[in-house]
Amino acid sequence: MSSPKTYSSKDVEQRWYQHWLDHDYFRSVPDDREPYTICMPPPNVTGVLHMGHMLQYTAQDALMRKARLEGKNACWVPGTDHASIATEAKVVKKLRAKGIKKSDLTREEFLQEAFAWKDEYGGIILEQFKLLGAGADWSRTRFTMEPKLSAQVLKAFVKLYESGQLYRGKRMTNWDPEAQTVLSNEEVVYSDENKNLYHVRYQVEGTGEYIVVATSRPETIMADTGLAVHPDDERYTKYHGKKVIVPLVNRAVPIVTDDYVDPEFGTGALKITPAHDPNDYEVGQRHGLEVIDILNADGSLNGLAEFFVGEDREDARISAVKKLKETGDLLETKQYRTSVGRSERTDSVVEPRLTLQWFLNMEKLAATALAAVKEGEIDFHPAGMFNMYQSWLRPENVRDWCVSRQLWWGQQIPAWYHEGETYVAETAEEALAQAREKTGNPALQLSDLKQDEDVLDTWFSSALWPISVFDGMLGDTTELEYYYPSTLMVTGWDIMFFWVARMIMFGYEFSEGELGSGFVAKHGKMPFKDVFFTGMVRDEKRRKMTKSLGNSPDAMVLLERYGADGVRFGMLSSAAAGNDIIFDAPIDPETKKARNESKLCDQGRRFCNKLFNANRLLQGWTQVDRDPTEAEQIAADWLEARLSQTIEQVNVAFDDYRLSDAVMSLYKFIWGDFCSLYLEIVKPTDGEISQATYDRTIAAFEQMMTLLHSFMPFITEEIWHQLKDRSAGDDCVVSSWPKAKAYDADLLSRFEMLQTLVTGVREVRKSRNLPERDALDLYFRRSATSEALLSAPAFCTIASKLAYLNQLELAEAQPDNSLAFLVKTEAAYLILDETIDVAAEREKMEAELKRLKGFLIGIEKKLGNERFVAGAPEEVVARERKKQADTKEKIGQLEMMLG
RNA sequence: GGGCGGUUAGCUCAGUUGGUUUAGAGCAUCUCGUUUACACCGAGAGGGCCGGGGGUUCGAGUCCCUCACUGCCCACCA
Repeated sequence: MSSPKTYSSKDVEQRWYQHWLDHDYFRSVPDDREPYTICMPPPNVTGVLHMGHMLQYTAQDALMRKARLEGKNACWVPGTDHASIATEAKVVKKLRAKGIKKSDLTREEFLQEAFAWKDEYGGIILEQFKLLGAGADWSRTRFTMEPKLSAQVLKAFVKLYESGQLYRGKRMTNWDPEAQTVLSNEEVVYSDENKNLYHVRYQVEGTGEYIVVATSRPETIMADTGLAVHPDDERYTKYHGKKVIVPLVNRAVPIVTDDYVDPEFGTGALKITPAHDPNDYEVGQRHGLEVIDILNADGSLNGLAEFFVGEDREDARISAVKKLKETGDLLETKQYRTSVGRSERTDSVVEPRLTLQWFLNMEKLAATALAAVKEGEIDFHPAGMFNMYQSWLRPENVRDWCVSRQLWWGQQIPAWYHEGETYVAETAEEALAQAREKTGNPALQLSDLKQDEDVLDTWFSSALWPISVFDGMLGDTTELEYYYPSTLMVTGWDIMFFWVARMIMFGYEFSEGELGSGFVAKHGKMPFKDVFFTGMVRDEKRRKMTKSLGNSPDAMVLLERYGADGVRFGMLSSAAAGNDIIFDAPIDPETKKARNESKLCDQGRRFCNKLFNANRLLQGWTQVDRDPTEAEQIAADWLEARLSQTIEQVNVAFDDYRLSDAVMSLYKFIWGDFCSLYLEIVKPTDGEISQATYDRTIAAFEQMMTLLHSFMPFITEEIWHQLKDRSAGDDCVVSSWPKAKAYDADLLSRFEMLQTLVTGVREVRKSRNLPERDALDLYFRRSATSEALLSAPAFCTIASKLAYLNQLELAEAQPDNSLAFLVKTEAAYLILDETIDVAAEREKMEAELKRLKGFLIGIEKKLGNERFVAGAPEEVVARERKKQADTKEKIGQLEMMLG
């Protein structure tokens, strides 16, 4: 055989991927077949392939490929997300490197730069998905900010406004001073950090007494407009109604009493800074306190602060501490641990800030979305994820969604302002028309209106994705009627609230039709029927793999090293639905970075090699025109039975999204049963095999390729074509998912007996250091079972071949010079030349006998119990009876052996 | 503070309405093997009072209570 002994994935992968593209196999157009649709979670245009992607997109690809093999119209819609903050930050950084500030550019100029950036880098990740084998319909590739999608986003905005669910208001919001935009609550990540707690004294006006306040933010003292104590706190009762003098600024502010104050914390006295703390804002509102905002958008102090003007809040804190020390007002500094909110994108400490924003009322949307899953219109996998979903969406927890962002990269909010009036419309012209009508002034011009400067939160457009990728809001709903609702959404549970919940909200909201221009959902209003939550990919220390930790291996290097099939196997073999996967790339103790290695992926690569060599073996055989032997026939019968059994297991696993179970069933069947057992049985010594057996082998192997194709598309396609000459279009990717046939369970159990026998003989050889290939004689004690077993000559042939036996016969009693052992319930005797340590053998058998007797007592106790026999299901009782009989049989055999 | 999970072999995990030969897999470990598909392989072995305690039941890894440890979500944190 001249072909190489090892499989090389490189050219194979490239070649077949191109072949699939050339034949448009991933293309989907509506027809009369059942659709199987997944809207690909659009990766950020700033994204590069990481482990999380590999898990999620491999899972999707496996499901898509299976659906295609099952004859469904498989449609996987790809695309990218404009990722407003992330992308804008990248572009700003790039400009800065060129010495350009964002503020130097007009909005149009900036967007031009941003689109240029997107055109250059935005497609990289989709190309990487192709290397992974992802079979999406690339002709459908969409981008959340392309004109048609933006148009739909604006339409959605207008509809939500018209239905009264969108409103604009001044609220305490989360401000990212680095990106200089507001964030939604979900975009703020809290973690515990060490901070200082400063005790600062405030003089009670007109007295020499002081009230000491505990604060972590001394730099906001200049914005203090009150001091609060608990109404029942007797320490402070005498000060009720008085005022204190704020240090540094020497402003007199009222002492107020409020239940919010916890007398136990700090000194029990709280300085109130309504502009810079959400709770203080509430307290301030309740007591009519002034709001003094001393911060600029970038987090530096403004003129209202009087002190430290122009300093960043962090620097100002240091300055304030220094100054307060000088004045003697800082009494104490304590360390404590508290949670600090940071921007998910920029990691900058979030500043509470009173700003004017657009909010989406969640009341109705959340209730609908909650009911959809609760009532089973949408199924979560794993089902337990519903708990998390519910806790977020229940009315007492859900809060209105701030949808405006102070950015340029995104859909500009379609609201125009004129003389205190707001006009929301899809286009400026419509807004103008509204304004003319409202004001009764037909001379009003576009230039008289001012459009809102802000853009929409990225997730607002993402929420529309399952509808907008089919242009569902644009009038022609042909595609939508066919593909909507999509079959499945596959994504990580970490964006359940960001995205999944909101897609569900929008899905129901815009398919209701009651607003006039919503589309009519033919097959259900939900955006998808199932959600398959994948877990997080974590490192060996269970930390989430992140760029900053450097604990993630390089996905591209893994693909290079193990091949896409190997990596896919590695990702999926540990991916039960919803469970986090612990990826086994070792962390280098020196560098603390992940090595680009993985035993799981290597297992996948070795599996490829096994398949490659199994195929090589088959290719080396010469087919001859002779009748198959009985042994070949029985082996092939068994193989086909095991194949059917495996198909059943794989189908069940797929239905439950237990992809790891599916892939492992195939792995064990192909490696353990097909390669290690079946091929060894039928493998000819002279290289010649009967045509019939060959055909059956190839047919079975071919089905294995189809089954495995969803997980390992490249090597299976390669082998598919090596198995036989194929006409054009006869490709594994579009073959038929095999059907399980009824199989003979008895045959399977006879083979189990065979395997036990073979293993038993090998074990005897091992334990006595006998060469594996010296032929031995084996006898079975005559019994009904053993007689039946040996009556099939093929059985003897196979057993002899695998265990290297001279002969396999029945015996009435233990022959001389033989070693006795049990094969399931049967006594077997192996003739050995050497002398046998009778005492040691007896000891072993007696131990086993004792174990079996104990076991039997348990069974008989159960069977002797009337309540068991009466109460347990019939089959359970029958099983116990069989167990009893088998155990008795074994005990009988052992006792006979022991004499 | 409110809620949800987890705890099964050295590691990562299965164990589906309680009953499938007194617990399974993959990996790792140990022993042996230069067998012409594959040493990226083959053969064999060892390894678990199913976190502790209590209860329900004829029967519990599986249900209930309790304790311990652990992970996560939400809220709050002067």
